[in-house]
Amino acid sequence: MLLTANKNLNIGNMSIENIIAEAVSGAVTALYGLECQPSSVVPQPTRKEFEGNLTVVVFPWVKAARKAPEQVAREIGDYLVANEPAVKAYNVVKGFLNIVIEPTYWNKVLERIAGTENYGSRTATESDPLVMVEYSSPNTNKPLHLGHLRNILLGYSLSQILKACGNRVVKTNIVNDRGIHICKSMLAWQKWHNGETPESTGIKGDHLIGDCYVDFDKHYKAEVKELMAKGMTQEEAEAASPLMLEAREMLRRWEQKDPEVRKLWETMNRWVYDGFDQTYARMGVDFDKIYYESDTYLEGKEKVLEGLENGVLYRKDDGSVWADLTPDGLDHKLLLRSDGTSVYMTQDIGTAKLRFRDYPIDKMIYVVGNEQNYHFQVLSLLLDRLGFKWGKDLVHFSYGMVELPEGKMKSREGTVVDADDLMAEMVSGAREVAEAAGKTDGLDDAQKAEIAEIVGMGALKYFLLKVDPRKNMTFNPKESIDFNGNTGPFIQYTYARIRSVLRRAAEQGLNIEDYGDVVPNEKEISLIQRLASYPSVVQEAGRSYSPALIANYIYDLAKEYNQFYHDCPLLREENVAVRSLRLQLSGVTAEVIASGMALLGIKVPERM
RNA sequence: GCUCCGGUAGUUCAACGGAUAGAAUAGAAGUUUCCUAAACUUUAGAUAGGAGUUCGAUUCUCCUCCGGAGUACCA
Repeated sequence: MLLTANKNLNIGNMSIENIIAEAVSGAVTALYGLECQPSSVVPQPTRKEFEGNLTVVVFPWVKAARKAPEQVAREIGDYLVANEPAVKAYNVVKGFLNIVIEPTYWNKVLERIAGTENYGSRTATESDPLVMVEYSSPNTNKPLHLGHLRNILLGYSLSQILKACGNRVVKTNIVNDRGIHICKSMLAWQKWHNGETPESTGIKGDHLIGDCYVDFDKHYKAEVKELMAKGMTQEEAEAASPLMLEAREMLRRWEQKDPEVRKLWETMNRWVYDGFDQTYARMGVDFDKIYYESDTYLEGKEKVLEGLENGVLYRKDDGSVWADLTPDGLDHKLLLRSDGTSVYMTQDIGTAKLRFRDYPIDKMIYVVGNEQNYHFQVLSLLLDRLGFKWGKDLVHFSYGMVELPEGKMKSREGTVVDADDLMAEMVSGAREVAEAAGKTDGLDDAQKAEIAEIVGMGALKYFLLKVDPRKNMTFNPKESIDFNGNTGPFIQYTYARIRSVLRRAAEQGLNIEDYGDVVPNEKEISLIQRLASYPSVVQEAGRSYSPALIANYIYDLAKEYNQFYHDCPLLREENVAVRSLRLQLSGVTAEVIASGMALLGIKVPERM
């Protein structure tokens, strides 16, 4: 089974939630003779405006008990106080039973968390599922943009989360390195950029190729316009454009493995990959295995022909090969053109074949935009028919588009937000803010640069990951991404501040002594309670494929800690036990922040 | 046309069917002889519209309206 749960933090063998769930279920059975599974009782954190730590909704039992909700709640509350040592008191508001946990219980919870290595995650063993996550999937004719950033960050973060949930994860990338688009760039390079290299121009390789592509489009458009002025329709003009004909010819030569074309292709692709590698490195992401469509597109054809022999697919009179998906409520789908060449779908089948050959995949996750929902619905059915055991339940991690205030980004209108530019802006912005606030005084240039890099990239990543991945989101290039409020830097700052206090505590020789008998205050309890829920948040994020859950959780944690920090002295606290509790609480909070941020692929600075 | 996704404060985002719908930002007003003010506190402001299921609906069902995407022998 994928994503086995390792539930909340245990006390003895049980989390406080489970203790309460067991006790409530026992109460319901004892009081009303009802069968009640502990798993059906889900205590939730009590809302701030009420007294208590955990709340149980009693409405489900009201009918069978034949009593008013308030009375049912009181009866269960009395039972808990009498029979469950962890329960100190309770209060009832309508059908809500608010339970107060014995305060010193929380100290044990904190101790347990502090003593848990890699708190919140589980290391995979050989018997755990092998999950392959595909993300990034760039074309080689243009540099990465904001949409890719969301894709890449989601894919990387998802991989981290799945690992933390105890899966073996293989991160993969499929590079679309062949086809007419790359020929266009190659042609434009020959015509208008001949001799230029990333070294000679100082332009990053992927950007240089992108410039070529833009030039092709510019000249091509001009040609079409000219031909239309001579009386052709747009369609005719597009077909007759000498540039387009040349590009098609180049593609033919590429497919025939013409040495000259292949050499140029390899050279230019190398430039692009060097450029992409720089971008990936700055983002802090990586891949375990990269596939290239130039290697996989022929494999797909073979697999399709195999399907034809098995009678899973059919051939039309003109020679084209199709799948009849009408039994599944979809349409007919083309898999090989009448000239025998592959389409997009065929390439994905070929890639799947190679991957399956390379790895014993239990689950395949494709991180691809929601505009391709239909494609993946079809792919799943086809892979299943063609005999891939994981085809039926492949996961299309379908994320929403990043839009500008005016709508979609359009390369033709030059509104595409370039990934490298944006990262550079974020980092320099972070540096300006730090210098303006006098935060960088006394640091050398390398330190300043390192902190700016961590903070600027943190702001960008958090901005893109805090939103529910399924939803479209808006990015306004005119307003730079914030460093205040619900942001990455806010969380990073909280971490840096804790680390700073802990450094001072160490300097002053303040150690953590026994704090078992301290009665924690409200803020401390609520922080411990939140820390205790971290593992279940990680599990839920893995189950529902949502880095946003982690982001929201860490934000709430940081906010809660900042309130605590504001109200409760640490170093100045005279009572050794109380101070120890607070130092421990701070240390654990810092660890959980760092751990959660790592799941998002975000670094945390020791000072900022 | 058909299919899918979305519509929550001015704006950007939250809310396993649970309490008085939370944050942030922008606005107004405060906190620094004190462990980092990228912080903290106070304040004002929203579920597109209509039916239904339910003790209880932003959440589930149906209808209407408004956005977005897909429906290629493009990728």
